[in-house]
Amino acid sequence: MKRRGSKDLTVTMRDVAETSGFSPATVSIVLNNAPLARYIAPATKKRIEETAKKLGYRPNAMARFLRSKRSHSVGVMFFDILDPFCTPVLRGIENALYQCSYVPIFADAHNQRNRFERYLEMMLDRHVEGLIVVANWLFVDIQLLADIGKRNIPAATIGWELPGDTVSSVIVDNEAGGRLALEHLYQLGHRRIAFIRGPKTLIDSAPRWRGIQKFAQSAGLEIDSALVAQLPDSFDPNSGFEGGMRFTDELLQKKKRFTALVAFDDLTALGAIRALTKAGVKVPEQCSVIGFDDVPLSALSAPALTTIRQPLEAMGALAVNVVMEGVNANLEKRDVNIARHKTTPELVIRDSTRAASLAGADD
Amino acid sequence: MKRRGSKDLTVTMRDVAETSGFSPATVSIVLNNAPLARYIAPATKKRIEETAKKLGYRPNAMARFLRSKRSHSVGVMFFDILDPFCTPVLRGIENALYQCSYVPIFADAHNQRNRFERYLEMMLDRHVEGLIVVANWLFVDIQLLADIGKRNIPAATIGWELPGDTVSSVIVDNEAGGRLALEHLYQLGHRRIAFIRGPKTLIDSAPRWRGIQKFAQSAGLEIDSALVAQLPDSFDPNSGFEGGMRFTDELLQKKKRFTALVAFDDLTALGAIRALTKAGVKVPEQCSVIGFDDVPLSALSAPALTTIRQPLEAMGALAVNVVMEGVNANLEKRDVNIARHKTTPELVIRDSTRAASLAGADD
DNA sequence: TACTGCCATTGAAACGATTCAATGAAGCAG
DNA sequence: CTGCTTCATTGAATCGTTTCAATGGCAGTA
Repeated sequence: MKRRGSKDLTVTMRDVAETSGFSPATVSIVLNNAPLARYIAPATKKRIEETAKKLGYRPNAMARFLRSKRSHSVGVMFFDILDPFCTPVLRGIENALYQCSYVPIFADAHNQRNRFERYLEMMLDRHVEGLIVVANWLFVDIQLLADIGKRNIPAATIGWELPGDTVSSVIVDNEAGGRLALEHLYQLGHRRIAFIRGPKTLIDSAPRWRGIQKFAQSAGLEIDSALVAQLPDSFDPNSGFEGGMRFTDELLQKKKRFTALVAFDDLTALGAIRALTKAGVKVPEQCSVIGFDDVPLSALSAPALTTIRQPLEAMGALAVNVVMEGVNANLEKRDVNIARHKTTPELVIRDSTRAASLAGADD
Repeated sequence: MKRRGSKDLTVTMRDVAETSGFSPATVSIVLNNAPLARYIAPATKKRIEETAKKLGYRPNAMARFLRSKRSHSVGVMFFDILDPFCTPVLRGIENALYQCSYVPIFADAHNQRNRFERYLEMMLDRHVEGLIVVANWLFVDIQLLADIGKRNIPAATIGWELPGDTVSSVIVDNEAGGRLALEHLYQLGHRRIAFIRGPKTLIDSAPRWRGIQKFAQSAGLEIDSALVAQLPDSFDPNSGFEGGMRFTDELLQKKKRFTALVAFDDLTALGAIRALTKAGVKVPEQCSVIGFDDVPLSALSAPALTTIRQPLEAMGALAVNVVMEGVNANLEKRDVNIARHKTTPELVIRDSTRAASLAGADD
């Protein structure tokens, strides 16, 4: 009364069961290689597998998910896909998930709280097994995530740390990075150095600055506060470009002298370079500029940007590992332990920095 | 024997039914505002809705999908997320899908055939209701998509057209774009113009070149074949940068004279600019360069790139509309009609082009 | 022979919704 | 009072799996 409904092309497990002569239970056990499969006769296995292949059977994911309560998907939330920081991270995430045959559900919160919440709900509704949040340029409150962690959904943030012990995190060692940046310029002989700090609300800003300060102190370098600016808070991750340009302009107009500039991130650095170039200051001949992040376009800019690299792709992959570890943990009813990874930044020397010219190097 | 199992925090529809005093059927009808809801007494509706809210009921997406055979998700396939072309398109797609409360399932094929196929399978298994393929920098055979279309899953490609009538497409009018590019340089007074054509296998290459040729012909401009190069096929969408750099180098080394250059895309243009700058040729003072696409980084490069813009975000949104139209169509058992959209490119003038200097303008 | 344990397989109950035919009540015409 | 609509609600089947307790056969042991 139901079978063979003309051209209903979906092959169900029952079809496989019937044509192979076994019961759906057996078919399920064989095809999933479930624990009970130990007992199944090899001949049976073979027959079932063959008919499954012959009929072109593909399990219905939804039925499977419903029953097994596993969706084989992981939510991936970010706050602006146009942020060049995001793409390599996403690449890393995607790639790692692909290895585990998990599907990512991407959600771009546009740095809007309601969007963030709505997407969060959607993911919960879909029973994502884990959640990864790329939270680099973040101006919304993501405390909500703590609840997620409590709900026993393993979660990891990239570029942000949440207080509490429910959410793992992967961040770069910003302090070391800041230190590295300044150290590089210092070793090139620069002494009068300008700084553009990150927006106050960004979590990265403080530690990077701390690293800078610590190095300055240890090297006996004095930071001239007249050469220090701070980007304003802004939802737009590319706003650093404008900011970098503006502050550099101001410095130049105030006739401040400096032979090098440390920018909060690559976009800020590019903005600074644009301003310098426009004002006739050659980079790197007359002024060195160093960025932070090593977003892909840094290699393409003119001049190619010297910068502090975050291992973005690796960080994405790492977050996936952390989350998958969590997934497996509470699958096996083990305790999930929260991880806090801090990756090591790396100096990438390109064409925007150069030894301080004799002319420029006063002090 | 089952209810109230200590702290099983998931509220099911049955819970709502029981505490509100109605049957699951009624609850379902009310909460979904199904056709039958016309008959339900307002008081009942109210009571059900209230208890649902009070209990914090959230429908289990998987159960719903299983029964209704609608997954409320759309597959989004692309071939390299690191391609700057992709991100604005993805933004457009994401945004449009969000409006419809559909969830995107992102898949990055890395320009690999097996990955493409595997992801395709995953999406089919998950019963995506539609499929969008961002196929700009494409070196794999995607004929498989035709099958998808036949399976009654509405699909749309962006930046590529498939023969046959099963898959919709959204592409820019490349010919008009090519024409626009050359026209701009011509109007600026350039006559000796170099060209870097796109890789032979890319679908965009030919029409852009055709547009260029047609304009040249109509304007009586002669294209010097010694000034024309063609990028090699390459899986890397950023390879245009290298290519642009190399070909420009060669031209310079051969002492070819030209006052302007039309690049296949923005990355190629940036590569060309890099080579020119390195050789001491100032852009735009001594040589104008124009790109194609207007990827985000074009505005940030130094000098900011004049280019032919594709309305990338809008194209993404358009593809979503096309697909959703298809989804609705075969939901209402209407016929799905395939759409072929061609969007209009637009000249964006920035700082990399300038009127031909008297010195440079010979001919 | 009866008991035990192991093997190979299966019946049937979930999972949590949707959907449609069926039911009962009420209102109204004849 | 019967018959016919319309209204309001529901029972029960169904979607396609997974899973677990149960079954029956067979071999080995006491």
